[in-house]
Amino acid sequence: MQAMNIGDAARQSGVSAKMIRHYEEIGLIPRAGRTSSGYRVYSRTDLHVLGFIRQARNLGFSIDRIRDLLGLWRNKRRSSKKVKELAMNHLQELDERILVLQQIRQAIAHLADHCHGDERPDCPILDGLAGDQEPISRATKNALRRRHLIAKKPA
Amino acid sequence: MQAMNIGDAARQSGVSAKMIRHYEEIGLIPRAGRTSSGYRVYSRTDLHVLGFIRQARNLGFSIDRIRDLLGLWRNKRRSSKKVKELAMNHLQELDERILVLQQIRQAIAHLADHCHGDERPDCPILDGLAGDQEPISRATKNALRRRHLIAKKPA
DNA sequence: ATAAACCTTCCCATCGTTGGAAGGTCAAGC
DNA sequence: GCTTGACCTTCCAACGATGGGAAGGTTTAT
Repeated sequence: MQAMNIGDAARQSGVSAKMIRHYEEIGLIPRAGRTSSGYRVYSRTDLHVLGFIRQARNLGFSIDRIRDLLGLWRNKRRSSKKVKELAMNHLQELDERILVLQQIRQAIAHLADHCHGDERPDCPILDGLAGDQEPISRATKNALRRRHLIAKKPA
Repeated sequence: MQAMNIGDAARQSGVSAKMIRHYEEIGLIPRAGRTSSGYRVYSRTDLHVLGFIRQARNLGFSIDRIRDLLGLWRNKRRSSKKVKELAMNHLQELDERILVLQQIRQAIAHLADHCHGDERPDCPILDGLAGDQEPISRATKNALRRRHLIAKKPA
């Protein structure tokens, strides 16, 4: 069971064979070993990486971010300080995501429990779910910019 | 401040003007009102919807799922039973996402705290993060299928 | 040897998203 | 009035991620 073809790797990791080849091509995963006839060969370890990629993609992480996260593991043997620093950045973003997800969960639970049809004319749960965008409102900035009081944000 | 152009709506919601038009075109949001000269007009309420869409997209929800979620709010006045049923389905998926996200968070925190370089030859945190795929292993099924003992899964 | 189920590479289609062109509108300053 | 700059419109092209399918080679069981 240690060595398997791309099809088995796909089935066990939940990543399609197409995408495994694609990830190899764009360098997200290293080039797989090959049999004498050119078949790609995968190990149990590869499955973990692929499974991680699948879950991260499902959660909406970009390929680049996943590349970065995988790098944290690969580079763990050198420059532990930098790894820790990078990991901390990611932690912050992860916490934010979890928070938003919990807010949405909360809103939907509330919807299911307390807004059962035909009751109120309106039940504005979306309020507070839009996620504020700016510390200093963009609307304000824009109004100022329109009056030529501040410069346009550089590209 | 109640009525604004697409640019202001974009800045305040965090959704690009391009995408707002696109979402309108595919029917994710209703056709916006227009000024006499054809400019789209948005209200404060529209911002909430757009902000929700942005956050959901960031979290990796598909357009169709978002369409469904938005529908929960829009249809709240009729068929409260069905709304509740749908909401429950979504709740389950949300909980799953939160769980996975927390696992990843945990793994990265562990990496930052306990795997500081040059220590062990290996620190396989990816284990357990790959997310098991099947109640009855696909590998098993596949092996059986290869021996013609069970049929291929129908499309 | 044949068949079924693999695998390979290559090209094309889809979807979500962004960029840019060509042109109309609005608001400020002359 | 007219000009200018920042806005808006529609349309078309492109991108990255993903999947479908063709054309052909390999492996395995019978």
